[in-house]
Amino acid sequence: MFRGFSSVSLDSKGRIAIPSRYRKRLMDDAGGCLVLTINPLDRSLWLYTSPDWKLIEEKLADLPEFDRQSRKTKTMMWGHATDCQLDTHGRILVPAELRDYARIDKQAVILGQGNKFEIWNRASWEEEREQWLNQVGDEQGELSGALQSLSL
Amino acid sequence: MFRGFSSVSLDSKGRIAIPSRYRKRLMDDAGGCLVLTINPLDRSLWLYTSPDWKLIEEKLADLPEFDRQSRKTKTMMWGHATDCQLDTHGRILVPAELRDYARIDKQAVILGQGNKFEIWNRASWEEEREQWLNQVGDEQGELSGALQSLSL
DNA sequence: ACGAATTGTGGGAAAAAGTGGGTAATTGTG
DNA sequence: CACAATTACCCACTTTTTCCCACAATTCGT
Repeated sequence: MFRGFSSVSLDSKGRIAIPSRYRKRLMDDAGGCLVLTINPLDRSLWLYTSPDWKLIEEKLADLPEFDRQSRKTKTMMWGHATDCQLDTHGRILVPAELRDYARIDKQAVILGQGNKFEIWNRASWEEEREQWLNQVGDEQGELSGALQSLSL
Repeated sequence: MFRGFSSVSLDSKGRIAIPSRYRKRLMDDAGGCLVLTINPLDRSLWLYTSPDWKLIEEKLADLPEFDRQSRKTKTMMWGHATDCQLDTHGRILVPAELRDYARIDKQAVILGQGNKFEIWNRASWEEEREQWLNQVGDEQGELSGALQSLSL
């Protein structure tokens, strides 16, 4: 399972260096074959290993055609899914389309998220984080549902 | 269960020495593999052994995707969790991001908290402590609900 | 109280990772 | 088929991380 935070930067060609601590795993599990797509829930990107993406594809295929929301999600995620390969320096090239979607320009952030990574524009992510922290802090005493159930 | 208080300092590289009385336990239970993450409720850090953190990860994985609050919590907790290893001198390296979050610079405090440790900026912690003492003291005689039930 | 062992602290140097860019190959387009 | 744009591959430089060693401080036993 992937976890953790890394601050990364894109170079002039739109390449992004995957933090080295993940690389061995990515090479072993998937030979460096990855799939990059949009996160339909936030303006960020999801990065799967190729085998893991195949599982997602299967699930997407099973979504009901008659439900508009499902159909859209499927179209979007599948339609944006892009194969990419770690280059010799452990970088991937993020297509311009996807960079635009996530509004990633220079500074970005990679978050380990279990079976995938999430890639954010750095500024958007910090904003998002502040917002969440305030929310969690506000509900004095009683934690918001999600945190409660964790029994941290 | 970990308990107790230790005053520690960070060196110029952001390393922190785990008090020696805990080290054997950490090596035996987890081979020195630890996970450091944010405490969203206070500006401090949580330090788990790797196996204990995995239990939390399982709970995180079960949170529903469709609930916005849950999703955020998942993203944030998972995204901040950082693997770290005790070095040969029983120290861990605290990533700059997490140091910033907890506003830890030079002097810090490590608190044993059962299945985890809490790491505070020393000044913040002293402040927090004062505040708490005043609060409890104010309610002369009758302790607030939660405390009452303890019969300390 | 003194010496020995353990713990805390600091920092140098080698290695690895991150970053940038030039050039060649490939692809798509007119 | 020629041209432009994009992508892949390679090399070089900078920064960060890791590993290791040395010394100071503290604790412990005698």
